[in-house]
Amino acid sequence: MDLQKHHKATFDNIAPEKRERIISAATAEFALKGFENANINNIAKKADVSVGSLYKYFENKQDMFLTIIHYSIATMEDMLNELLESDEDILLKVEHIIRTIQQYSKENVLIVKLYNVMTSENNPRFASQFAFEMESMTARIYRTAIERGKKAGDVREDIDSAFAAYLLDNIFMNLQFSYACDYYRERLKIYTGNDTPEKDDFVVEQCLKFIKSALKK
Amino acid sequence: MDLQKHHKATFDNIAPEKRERIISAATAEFALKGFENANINNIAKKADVSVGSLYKYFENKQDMFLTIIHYSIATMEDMLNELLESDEDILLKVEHIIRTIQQYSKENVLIVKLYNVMTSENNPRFASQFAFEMESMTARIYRTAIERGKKAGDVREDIDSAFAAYLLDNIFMNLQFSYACDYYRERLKIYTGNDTPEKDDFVVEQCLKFIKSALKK
Amino acid sequence: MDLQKHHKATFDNIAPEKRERIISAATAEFALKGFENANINNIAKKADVSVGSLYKYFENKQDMFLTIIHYSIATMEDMLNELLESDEDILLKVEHIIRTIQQYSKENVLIVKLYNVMTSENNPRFASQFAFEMESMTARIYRTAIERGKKAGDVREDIDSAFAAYLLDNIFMNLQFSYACDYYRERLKIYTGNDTPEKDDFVVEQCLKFIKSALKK
Amino acid sequence: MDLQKHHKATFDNIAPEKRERIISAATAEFALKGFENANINNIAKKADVSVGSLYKYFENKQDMFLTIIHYSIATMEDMLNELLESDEDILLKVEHIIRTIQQYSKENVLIVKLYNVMTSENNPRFASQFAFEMESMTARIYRTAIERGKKAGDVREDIDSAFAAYLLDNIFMNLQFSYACDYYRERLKIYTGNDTPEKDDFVVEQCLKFIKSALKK
DNA sequence: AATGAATGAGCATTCATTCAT
DNA sequence: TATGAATGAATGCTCATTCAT
Repeated sequence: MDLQKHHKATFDNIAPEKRERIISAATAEFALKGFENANINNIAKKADVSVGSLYKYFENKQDMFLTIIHYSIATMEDMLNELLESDEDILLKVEHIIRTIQQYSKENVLIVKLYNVMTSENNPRFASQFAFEMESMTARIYRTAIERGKKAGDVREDIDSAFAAYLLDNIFMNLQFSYACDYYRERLKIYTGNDTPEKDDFVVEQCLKFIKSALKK
Repeated sequence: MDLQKHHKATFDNIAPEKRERIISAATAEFALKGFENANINNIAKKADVSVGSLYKYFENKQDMFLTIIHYSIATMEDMLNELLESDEDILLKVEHIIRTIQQYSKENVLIVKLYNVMTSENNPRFASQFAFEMESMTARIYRTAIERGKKAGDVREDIDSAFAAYLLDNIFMNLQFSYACDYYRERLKIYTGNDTPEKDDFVVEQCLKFIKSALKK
Repeated sequence: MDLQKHHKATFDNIAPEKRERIISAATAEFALKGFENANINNIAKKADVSVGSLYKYFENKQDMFLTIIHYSIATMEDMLNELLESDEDILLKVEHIIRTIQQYSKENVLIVKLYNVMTSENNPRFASQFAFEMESMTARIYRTAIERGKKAGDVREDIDSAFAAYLLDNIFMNLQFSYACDYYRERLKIYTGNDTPEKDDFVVEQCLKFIKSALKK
Repeated sequence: MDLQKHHKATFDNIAPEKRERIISAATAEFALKGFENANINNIAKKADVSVGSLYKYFENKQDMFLTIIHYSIATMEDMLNELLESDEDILLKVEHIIRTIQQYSKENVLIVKLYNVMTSENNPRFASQFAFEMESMTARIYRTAIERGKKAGDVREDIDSAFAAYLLDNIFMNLQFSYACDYYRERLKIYTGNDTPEKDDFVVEQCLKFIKSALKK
């Protein structure tokens, strides 16, 4: 699980506050404009750092992007870690997950947008690395929870745990995008009405009914 | 449901074979590089048409993109129309949908990629238009099927039809991307193993189990 | 005084009404945008003629421009012919000229603008031809009038008739531009106040005082 | 009289020698080809500067043009300043002006051409700004001189000072163009003979006779 | 003779990356 | 280590001109 760094050693040595400024400026730029359209000079300006410095920290634009993605994934992992550790029953855990997604997506719009941008980068290299960094954790969380549910007798045994985890994540991932990304938000509204993004409890309730029934014995 | 054209009248008048060449070259370019990075001169070259001609057919790059999206959506709608009309039982319909997605995604990789690219365009205007063109049809198909299922007594009545349709589409949409887009394919493999993309029947079976159970009385 | 044609014979053979449409559309385009920025396809559209036809009538853009200039000069000559023939005393003639300029410039803004555009074309070939077509007539009119004035004892003899004619035309030419061209109009206002372009009698009176005194014995 | 800058601060900070190269290359390009037809890449090449740099100094082509005009006007103002300050009698001043025009026009052909180009830009915005920058100074100089002449008893009082200044400038402006611009030079020759542009003293003498008589009591 | 679709060279502008200070 | 001016290849779009019908 040791992932390679995409930045030069220098980036680790600068003042944390400066590093933070760079990460934050770059996250915004990449999230709002996508990889190709992001502008390095712009990032430098927003972060109040010289372009020259950025190129001291990162080999090139791509490495900068990778680094930023990496940081984003790390913050999402922080969010997930708590879920991982909690010892709840599967259905409680699902509710917990959905509510966490709702809160996190609203508070970290840029990071979710960035994640969304990343999912449509057309680059097999990027893709497998991103996917690995991003999904292996959630895959493990969901599968573990399902397997525990099976042992506890809460989840049917005739379903493939890994595949069920995948299906759950399909739902969760789109839900997350529905709170932070233009297209997905519109889509949610088209399906279920303009006010749905604000009706958190309704969303939780409906998801729970669906998933509970899908998994239960 | 009559959607505005984004191309000039001239584009309707050229030889169908030429139109096809342009659509195909542009679809590939936009699907593989995204809107910003797509290169008009490249498209012209690939389509064996002059740039000047392209600008006789389309006001500008954006209109070209919109037209291409429009065509993509139209072919997806053709695929969906048959599903719409079939009078199957909801569960048969779900199987039908999944198998159609599998086949279509493999045969029309570029169109699915383009759809994926479109979902992460960070442009509220585009977003709502795309979403409307793309999703209103599937939303209707799924909701209608669910409502019929309720009447037929096959589907539980305690679930919101529109929201259930949304959840189904979350699953289907990601499934579709999993067959055509780098990130999503990697993700499927991480969740369920490297050979899953080839195991069509397994995918159908697992999805069916999950969804059937989620919806049934 | 026989000036070469700049158009093909075909242009002489088309319906006069069509020819008129072309001249009028091209005059507007060249006058408003200058030679380089004028758009042939635009002219064709405005004149309701095909581009192909235009190229049947004119070898190229430059010849079209020359033809249009030629027509403009011809209409200005019509205006001047009457002045030429009148047998007035020099000072009456000057007043006559100024009033004619005022009226003509307001009624034929585009032609005057075109004349102005022409005077700053940086092309020695054009220049000498234009200048010859345009100025030889006025030069003759003014010089003749001055010489007659000398004979009649109204005009001092210690001044070079040709040079005096040139100085008069400096005044008249700028006056003409002041009624039709942006820069010159602003300039007139800066010198003499914002309402001067509307005070025709004032302009006539002041010009007359100046010129009368400049020429008189 | 403080006029806004049209360039970025960076342009003020570069080496004067480099700035000079850019101004000179751009002046030539705009003077010889007009605004629309001037080529930025060409200017960069001639000035031995990268295009990128030019765009660091100027927002866009138009601002570059405005800056160049501004510089041109500034050099013309330098020429005029000396006239402004001299305390000569009006008729001496007129001679002084004409001789200055003759010398300046021959030494600064490009700047005069540029001024000429500027006078036929068909853009009301440009026009009023240019006119203001360019003419308000000469207007003041001429009018002041005329008014002083009136007080000194050298100039008739029955003529409007501002309008007389305008008429003088009509003569001077065309005279200036006659030394530097194709059309105007041809015109001068047509009126007064091919050798006139070289006969400086003759021109001075004739202008003086005309103007002196026009203004005198 | 008339049409107007097609051509493709040409130009304004952007931006990742370098390097002298 | 940090800076930010400089670079120049790359790209969207225009338009004079041609030519098949």
